[in-house]
Amino acid sequence: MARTAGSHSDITGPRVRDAALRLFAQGGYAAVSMRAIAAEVGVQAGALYNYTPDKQSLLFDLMEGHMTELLEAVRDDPALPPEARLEAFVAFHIRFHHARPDAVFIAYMELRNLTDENFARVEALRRRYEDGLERILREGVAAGVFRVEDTKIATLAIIAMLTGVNTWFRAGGRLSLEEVTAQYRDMVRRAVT
Amino acid sequence: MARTAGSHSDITGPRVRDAALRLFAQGGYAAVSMRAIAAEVGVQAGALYNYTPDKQSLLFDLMEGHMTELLEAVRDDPALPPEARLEAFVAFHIRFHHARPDAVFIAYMELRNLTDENFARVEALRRRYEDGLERILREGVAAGVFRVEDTKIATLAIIAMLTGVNTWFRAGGRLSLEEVTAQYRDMVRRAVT
DNA sequence: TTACTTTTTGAACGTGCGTTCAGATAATTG
DNA sequence: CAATTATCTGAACGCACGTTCAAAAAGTAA
Repeated sequence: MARTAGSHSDITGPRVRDAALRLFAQGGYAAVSMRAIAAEVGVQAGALYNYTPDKQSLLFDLMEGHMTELLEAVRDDPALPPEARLEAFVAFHIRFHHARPDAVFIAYMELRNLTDENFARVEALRRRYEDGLERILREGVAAGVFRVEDTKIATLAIIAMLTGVNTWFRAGGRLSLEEVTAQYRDMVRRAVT
Repeated sequence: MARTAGSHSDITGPRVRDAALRLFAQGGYAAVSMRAIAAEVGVQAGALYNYTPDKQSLLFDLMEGHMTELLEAVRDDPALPPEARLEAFVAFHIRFHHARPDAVFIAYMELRNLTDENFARVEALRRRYEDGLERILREGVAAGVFRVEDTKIATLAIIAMLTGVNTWFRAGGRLSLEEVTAQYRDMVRRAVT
């Protein structure tokens, strides 16, 4: 079923989102026109409206999709010692974000182009992700292995630090992603110990 | 001399930059029109062109001005021990950036809206600022008081972490800026020791 | 007050925007 | 094949954009 007559939407739909992701990351939401996205897909602008009700939804769907993927991919085993959980978080964050630079860039830069309601929804997802790290820190403090005055601040500090990797790291440079990850792991571990 | 006949430019000029700074930070360069800036100043759009050759220069001047102020304000006394120099850097960075959130926001978010040439000039200024921190780290490593595998990475990690404060800190909240600064100081010190 | 300069207005320019929609096209079904 | 449905085109809508410029206004100097 599904797959009804004349249907190309299972091909064009993802291509529209891919093009929007790439172009939004490259030029910014406000500076990218629907016609530019359509040209990237190889279609006229009107055809985009088979796949999104409007430009705003296109942006929101990309951001919500990214945050949802992030939340689904992150793992945390409360049975492990807090140090191991923290190290796993650091490695996961760097690896996951490095694999999708465009989505990460959009998720951080285009928040202000969301409507109030859409912004609130994306922010809620982001907070859930932050809470995962804060839980690790809190339980590490409770277990006496971390020394952190304020776990919320430490959470935000660590995430800002890790996300910063995306702004400068390029594969094939002086260091491999594994080496970079190892160094961030050390810095984070020491910062909270 | 100077102050010639019919001159209001010493009043309107700064107001144009102020309005542009505020509006660019609020809505993004691409989404803010010259007419919107003019309205904020209380003038017609055409009058703006007495104060800037075009919109791009307005953005560039704001960013270059911010980076120049930053480089002029930062202090580092090589005679002090590296720990003290690092702590001074942390405190300076947080205080300076907290005092001008709009300029900081623009300097990080609107880089892609600069022409290639203007981008290169702003980037050069940013690198000079980063080099100041890296010098402290390098000399601390040489003196045996810091343990950092790669000073360039540590520099970028620390700056990302510190700049992140601007995204969430609001005066009048749970913590004062001094308390926040103290905690970042501790985390940074431990991360490199 | 007159002569002069700086600053501002207000209209105009060509261009591109997001979105809509009737009609054309292409894919599937039977 | 014909009938049906999904998809796309191409033109149009009203509106806003950055920038220019002649003419008007406002400020200063003598």
